[in-house]
Amino acid sequence: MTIRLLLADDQDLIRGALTALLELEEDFEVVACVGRGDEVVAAARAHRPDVALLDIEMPGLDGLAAASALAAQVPGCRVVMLTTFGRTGYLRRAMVAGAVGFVVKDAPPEALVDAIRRVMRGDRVIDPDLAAATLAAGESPLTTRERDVLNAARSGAGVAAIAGHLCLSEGTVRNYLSAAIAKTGARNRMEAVRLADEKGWL
Amino acid sequence: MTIRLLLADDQDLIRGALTALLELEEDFEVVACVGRGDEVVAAARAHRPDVALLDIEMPGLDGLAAASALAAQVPGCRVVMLTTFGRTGYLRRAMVAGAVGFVVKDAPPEALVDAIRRVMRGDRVIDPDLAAATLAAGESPLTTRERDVLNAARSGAGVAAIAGHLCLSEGTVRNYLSAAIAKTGARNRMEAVRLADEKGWL
DNA sequence: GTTCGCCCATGACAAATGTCATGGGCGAAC
DNA sequence: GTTCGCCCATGACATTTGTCATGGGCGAAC
Repeated sequence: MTIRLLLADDQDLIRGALTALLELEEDFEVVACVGRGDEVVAAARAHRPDVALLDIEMPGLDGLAAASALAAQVPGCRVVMLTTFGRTGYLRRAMVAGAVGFVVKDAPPEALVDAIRRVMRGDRVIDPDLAAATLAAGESPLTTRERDVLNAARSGAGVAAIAGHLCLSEGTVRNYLSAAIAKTGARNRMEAVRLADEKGWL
Repeated sequence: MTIRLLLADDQDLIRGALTALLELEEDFEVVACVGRGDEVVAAARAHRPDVALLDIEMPGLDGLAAASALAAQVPGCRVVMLTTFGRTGYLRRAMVAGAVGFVVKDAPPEALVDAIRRVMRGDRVIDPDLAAATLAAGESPLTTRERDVLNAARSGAGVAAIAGHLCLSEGTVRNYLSAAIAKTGARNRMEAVRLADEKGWL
């Protein structure tokens, strides 16, 4: 009984390479390959994979959003997130989105193969180091607006630009930024963006 | 006559997957696989590859520095850079370091295979889009010190911290930052860091 | 129905940041 | 041997940023 796989990653070369790697296994078959998050559901409907391997950073639709859509609309398909760096926030959101596995690209190839077999048996598969780091990082203490403001500040925009973008008063923006700086333990707006990003709070 | 390949990438899974992909070709053989830049030269000496595929972001030693070392110490080995995103500055520095090929991970798998065959024939292989963008971006207008200051500012450090780190006066740091902001066309320190980074000027 | 947290706003203040003018030392190019 | 660009520094200035106190509206929880 072959295991049918769907592969979603924005980098063409990586897609091809992973396909080659996975098809070395006798009982694996890559039945679909997409490069955008918003193509995932359609491909899953068409090819009925047993397991979907989703990268997180993708154009069109976030890999996490794609996971949610998949879990809701194609329930027979198990979702494994396959991402470059283990941001602690990603793992939490992946679990919320309905993923049953989480593999980082740092892991050895056997770990991916093993993870696929394990989720087929109904297990959950999570990198133990990352799980520990996620618990240590805790949930985001930022409110919705604080997150919005930090996100808007990422590009380096000034208070006026952020206020315009979010339709807020400039003073309000400064208040939210101040709160975000305090909560991240940063001493700058810039450091706050960096720290919040590293913890996956954005 | 088989083509002997060396593969250097920090992500274990990607290394394995690329190996699987490349060995689908009858005449390709991956003779060495390393995960750190500072292991490249030793591996090349030991296994005498015809072509080395180097990622740029690697621990231990930069892929570009590894390319320089390789070109100097193992002259029979052609270097192809294989990197995630096409920063314009990377291409220029790769050429200076002695690379003869530059492939982005966005490219389709055939492009990599093709590139390897072409460099074996003595050709140079460069992504045409990236080459155009590199010419458009031009050389870095930043002086050494301006680059230093921008690099120190990346983490979000304040003027005082940067000054301490570089053993400069605070006023001097502000002057360099001001110059860097002007040259990047930014309106912030933060935007200046972002823009300079995107253009590969750091 | 009160309390609490989030939302939004204003005003005032200290500190950091960005700009400009100015000037000296030093090495490379002409 | 002058000129030019980079290096470093200082001081003054306007602007931006970060902090704090204060207050009103609103929904959820108790």
